[in-house]
Amino acid sequence: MVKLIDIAKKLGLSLTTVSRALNDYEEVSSKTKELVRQTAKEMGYVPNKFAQNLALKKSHLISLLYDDYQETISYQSFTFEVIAGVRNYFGRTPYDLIIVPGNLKSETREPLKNICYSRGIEGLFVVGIRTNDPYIEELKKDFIPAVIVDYPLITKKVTYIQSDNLMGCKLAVDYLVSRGHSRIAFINGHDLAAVSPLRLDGYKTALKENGISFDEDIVKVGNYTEKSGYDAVRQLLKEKADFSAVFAASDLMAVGAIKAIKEKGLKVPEDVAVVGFDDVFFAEYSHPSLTTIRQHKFDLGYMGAKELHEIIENPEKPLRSRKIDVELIIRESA
Amino acid sequence: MVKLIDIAKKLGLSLTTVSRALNDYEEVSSKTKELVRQTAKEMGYVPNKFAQNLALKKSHLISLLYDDYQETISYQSFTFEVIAGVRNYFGRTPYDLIIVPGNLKSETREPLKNICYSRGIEGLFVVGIRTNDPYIEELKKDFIPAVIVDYPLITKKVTYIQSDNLMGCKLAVDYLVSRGHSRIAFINGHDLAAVSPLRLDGYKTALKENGISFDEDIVKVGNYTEKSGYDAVRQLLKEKADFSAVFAASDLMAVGAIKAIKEKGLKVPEDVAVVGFDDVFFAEYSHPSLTTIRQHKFDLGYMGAKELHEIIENPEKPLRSRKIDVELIIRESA
DNA sequence: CTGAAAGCGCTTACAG
DNA sequence: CTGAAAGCGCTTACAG
Repeated sequence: MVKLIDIAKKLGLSLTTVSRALNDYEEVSSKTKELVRQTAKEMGYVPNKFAQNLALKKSHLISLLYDDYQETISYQSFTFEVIAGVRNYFGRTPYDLIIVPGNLKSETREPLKNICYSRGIEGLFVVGIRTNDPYIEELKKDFIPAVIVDYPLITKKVTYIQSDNLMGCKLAVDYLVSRGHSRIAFINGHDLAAVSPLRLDGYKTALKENGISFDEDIVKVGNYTEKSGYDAVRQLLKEKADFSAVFAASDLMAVGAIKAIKEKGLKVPEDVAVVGFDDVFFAEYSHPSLTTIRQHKFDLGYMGAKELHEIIENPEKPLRSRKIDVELIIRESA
Repeated sequence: MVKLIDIAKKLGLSLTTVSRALNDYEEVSSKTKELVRQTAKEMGYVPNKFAQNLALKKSHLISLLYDDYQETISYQSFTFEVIAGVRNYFGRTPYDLIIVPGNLKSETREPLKNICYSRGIEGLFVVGIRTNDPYIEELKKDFIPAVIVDYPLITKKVTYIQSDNLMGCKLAVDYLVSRGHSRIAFINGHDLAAVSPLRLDGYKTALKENGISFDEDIVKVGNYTEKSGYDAVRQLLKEKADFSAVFAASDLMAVGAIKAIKEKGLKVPEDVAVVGFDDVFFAEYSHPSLTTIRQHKFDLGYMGAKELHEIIENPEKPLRSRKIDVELIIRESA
C-alpha cells in the first residue's frame, strides 16, 4: 500500500505538502497540486480512512438500523427500497453505510451507544423498527443524530420522516365515496407499526369530512399479512356486516380481502370495491389489479438521508419532521 | 469519550498494562485484569476502533455488494433474506458490515479496489449481481477474499455459494413425472442471472433421467417477473403447444403462468399443473397455493458468510464452492 | 508481572 | 508557498 510519505519521497516534497495538495489547500501552488495528484494517481495511492478518521475525528460513517425478523414480503420490499434511497443519497457524499450487527431477538444486544461510539458513527438511519423495539428507548437519549422512518420522535438530534398517511387515507376514502360508497370497511394493521393509529385517524377524519358516521362494526385489525386481510373480511362477511367497499391498510391485506370476497361468490369491484395501501410490486399484477395508495419508498430513504446529512453538518438546526406525498393509483379493484 | 490513558491515570497504571488487561493478555495478573475491566466499565470506556484498526492493520469490516436496481419483489426479498443471514452470522463475530456506496447504473463508479483499500475492507459478500455487472471483472483480479451468491467464480481468494439448482430442477421434474406428466413445459429466466443456464441444465438432465425427450417448443424464456410468466404461457397456448405441466424458474413467473392458464378457462392443477422455484412469501397465499422448490435464502447468507470468515482467517485454505440444499414444497398447484 | 517508547498513516497549528 | 513536529487513540516489541 502506497502512503503519503512514499509520494513525498518520490517528489522530494514534505509529507505536509503532499497532504495539503491532495486535500486541495489554497496555500499550495497549482503546479505542485497537479504534480502531486498526478503522481498519487500513478502510484495508485488510496487514502487510509482509519488514519484520516483518527486525525480528523470524523468517520463519514452512517449506521443503518433495521429489523431482519419481519418476514412479510412487503416489509422486506419496503425496507429494501427505503435503503436503496438512503444508499443512493449517501453515494453522492463521502459517507458510507454500516449495518448494525444482527439483532437477534432473544440475545442481549450491545447498547447502541457503544456501537456508535466505537465505530465513530456520525448518524443513524432507522427503518422498519417496531414501536416496542428497545432501540427506540436508546434513541430517545438523543446521543446521536438520527432519522427514523415512520416512528414519531423529535428531539434535539432526532427526527422522523413518513409518508403522508392522513392524506393517503383521505385519498382512498374520498375516491370510494366519489364512486358512490358510504359503507367503507377498514382493515387496519397492529399497533406495533407506528403508522397504524395514523391510518385509523385518517380513515375517521376522511369519513367525517364526507359526512359519514364512523361505525366500529366494520373496522377490523389485522397484522399486515395477506392472511389477516383474508380473515378480517371472512369475519365481516360472517357477521353479515353492511359494507360495499373495503379499505385495507396494506396491499397484502387488500389481496387477502379480495380472496375472501371472491370465495363468497362476490365480485370485485362490482359487489365490493377494494383499496389497498403501499403500492407494492405485485399490486399491479394481482387479480383484479389493485387500486391503492402509493408510498414513495425510495424517496422516503433519499429525503430522510438528506435530512440526516443536514443534521450532521448543521447540529444547531431546529428539527422538524417531514412528510412525503402519497398518490392514489387507480386500477381495477375500485 | 474516555480512553485508555484515562483509565491508566485513575488506576495509577501504565497505558500498556491497561491495554493488555482489556485484551486479556496472559502476563497480566488476574487481579489487575479484574480491576481494570471493572474500572473501564464504570467509566463507560468504549475502544476506538479507528485507533485499533490503525495499530492492528485489521478493520473487522466486511463489505456487502448488491444491486439496488432490480425491482421485482422476489429479487428484493431474496436479497434481503440472504443479507439477514450474513448479518446474523457476522453478528456473532467482531466483524461489521459496510455497504458499498450506491451504484448508480449510469455513473462511473469507483473501482472496488479503492473502496476496499481505503476502508481496509477484509472481505466482500456479493449477492444479486448480474452476469454483466462490471464488478465481476474486478473480482476476478482476486485482490480480496470474497464469496459470491449464485455466480460461479473460483480463484485463490474468491468462491461462491448457491442453492442446489440441479437438484431443485430434478425434484420438480421428478415430482411432475410421478404425477403422470410427461409433457412438461419450462419457463426459464434470462441469462443475466447466472442460475438460468443451471436450471435449464437441471430440467434437461431430469427429463433425460426420466426417459423423456427434450422439446424446445415447450421451453420459453422470461425475465423472472410475473408478467413474463404470463406472456410465456399465453404464447405456448397460442402456439397450441402440447403440455400438461409448467415448471417455472421462479415463483413470480409461476404465478403469471397460472393467471394465463386460468384466463384460458383451464384449471390448475387439474388441466395444467404448475411448479415454481424459490418459495417466496406469497407462494403459500397465491391461488391455488404454489407447489415449488424452496431455496433457503437465510442459509445461503449465513453459510456464505461463514465461508468468507474462514477464507479471511485462513488464507491458505484451498477454496471450493458450496451448495445449499433445496426442498420440494408440495401445495395445491401440482 | 509492568512500563517507556515507537509505530500505525494521516492532519494541521505553528514557524519560517 | 513549504516543512518539522505534535497529535489522533490504540498495540506491542523491547527492556526490566
